[in-house]
Amino acid sequence: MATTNPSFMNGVPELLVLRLLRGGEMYGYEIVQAIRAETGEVVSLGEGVVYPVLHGLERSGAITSERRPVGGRSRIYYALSPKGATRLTELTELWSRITGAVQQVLVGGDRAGLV
Amino acid sequence: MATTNPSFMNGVPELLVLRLLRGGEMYGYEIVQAIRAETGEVVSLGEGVVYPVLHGLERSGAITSERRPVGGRSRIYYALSPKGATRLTELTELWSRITGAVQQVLVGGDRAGLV
DNA sequence: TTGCATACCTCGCAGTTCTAGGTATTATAC
DNA sequence: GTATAATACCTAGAACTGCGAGGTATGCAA
Repeated sequence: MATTNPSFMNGVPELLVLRLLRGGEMYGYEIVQAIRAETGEVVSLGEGVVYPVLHGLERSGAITSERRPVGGRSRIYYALSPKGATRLTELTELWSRITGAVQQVLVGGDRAGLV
Repeated sequence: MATTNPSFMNGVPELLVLRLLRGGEMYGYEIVQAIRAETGEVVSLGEGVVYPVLHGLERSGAITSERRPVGGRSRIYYALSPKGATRLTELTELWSRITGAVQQVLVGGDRAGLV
């Protein structure tokens, strides 16, 4: 349920997928590689992570899918829905708040500025 | 196991506890409140989170404990060990890398600056 | 025809966090 | 004097999520 710290800093895969789809429709395998590339290999999510996330997002109505044959091969393209855009905004905001709060503790030391 | 993305951005409770102990010894209940206070209520870890983390850190040799009676009440003070300091450095570095990488994707858009 | 890249998928393990409870003491409020 | 809150510790069990391993199938290159 996670009421006090909803999802904490989990849901990063979800956040990244949503964010990437904001730039236009993509298919799973492409997303896997895009995350690897755009983070400079720092974050490397396997297909076993991305596909379940995509299925979950579709089930919740955040994204829509469309199977399309490309070069004799079958791809499933995903696109962000309005609901997904809202979710992205929420997650981005939460991400900022949490990382900001942690950063504050990490920097620490100077009490100036508090209160 | 977590070989590719070790702990991802998990281990934030561990990170915060270690970081707080860097400023001197503290006891569990005090840490719970310090996290709440220093993050401005954004991160609020229950005792059920903090105590197990402390026990785990002690078991791994990152911190040491000393039971001490204070005002008729018994407190367990924890102090950072050299091993714990090393662990803190590692975690802090990992935290920076991960949040930086995610931030890069979130900002996205401008390819200028890449390569 | 063997291997690699593409492109999809699911299952089960492992690790963490969270809630909900439990105990005991001291200080405060009534 | 007694009830309540705050201090201070603890554990067990549920829940979530990320991850690795494995499985299928096609297209292309060696």
